[in-house]
Amino acid sequence: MKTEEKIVEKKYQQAKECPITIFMEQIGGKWKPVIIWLLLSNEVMRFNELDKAIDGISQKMLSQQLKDLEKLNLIDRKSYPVIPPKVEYRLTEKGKSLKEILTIIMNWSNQNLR
Amino acid sequence: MKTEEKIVEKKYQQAKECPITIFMEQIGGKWKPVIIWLLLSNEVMRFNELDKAIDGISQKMLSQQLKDLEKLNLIDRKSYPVIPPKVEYRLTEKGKSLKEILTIIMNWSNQNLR
DNA sequence: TCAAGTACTTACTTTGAAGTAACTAACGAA
DNA sequence: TTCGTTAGTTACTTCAAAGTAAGTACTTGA
Repeated sequence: MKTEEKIVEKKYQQAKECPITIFMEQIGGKWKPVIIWLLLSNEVMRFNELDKAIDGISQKMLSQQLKDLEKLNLIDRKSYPVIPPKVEYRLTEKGKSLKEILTIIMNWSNQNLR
Repeated sequence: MKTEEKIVEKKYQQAKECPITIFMEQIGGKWKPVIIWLLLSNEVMRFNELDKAIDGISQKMLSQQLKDLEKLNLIDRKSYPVIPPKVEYRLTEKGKSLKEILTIIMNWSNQNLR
């Protein structure tokens, strides 16, 4: 009984600690890579620009994903107290460091997936 | 009216064609990277070995993921007509070519994610 | 004759990510 | 005084991925 509990606990921790799983959970969603990709080639983008640039995303989704990315310290949000509102998003250094990964994924995907 | 239809259609196609999105959809699930990772270091594994090696996966999930990976031509399934059954899984060349990507993801994740 | 071993399948339920649609605040312009 | 603009929020629904639990086939060994 006690043994079984320990095994379950251990398994849970191991699954949580796999770096690839963590990466996929945190950056591997439907929209995050696309947002990062756009910011890699555009430096600064406003909310509406991102909204227009990403086909099919809703404002709710965009706002949510941007919050997530900010929490992960991958993007930087800069808000100006003007009306109508103006908010700028750009990659942090950490965010920019994803370029290599995304590029390599893109190339592999183009060569190997339909 | 006609214009609007065309825009929708175009957006749909664009979203479908993003190579990073395609990659994430096809290889970015919860289990596939882990399976590939294991086969990168083990060359040949049997069903039960994979089952035991992967914490928390169910037989149903494992079987399903292996089928998916086989369809993508990333792994090779070899079944022997013996009893009890014996089935071997190994990476194809295409599967092995994911090593670079997974390694780079792993390193980045270790350095940048919790 | 019954359990053990292997590689699954089937049926059902749960979960969470994503989608949809409408609403909001604040101000300047017409 | 209503409209347009920007960057969101809120409430609700949908759907596919994942989880759970049990069953299956076939044969050997005790």
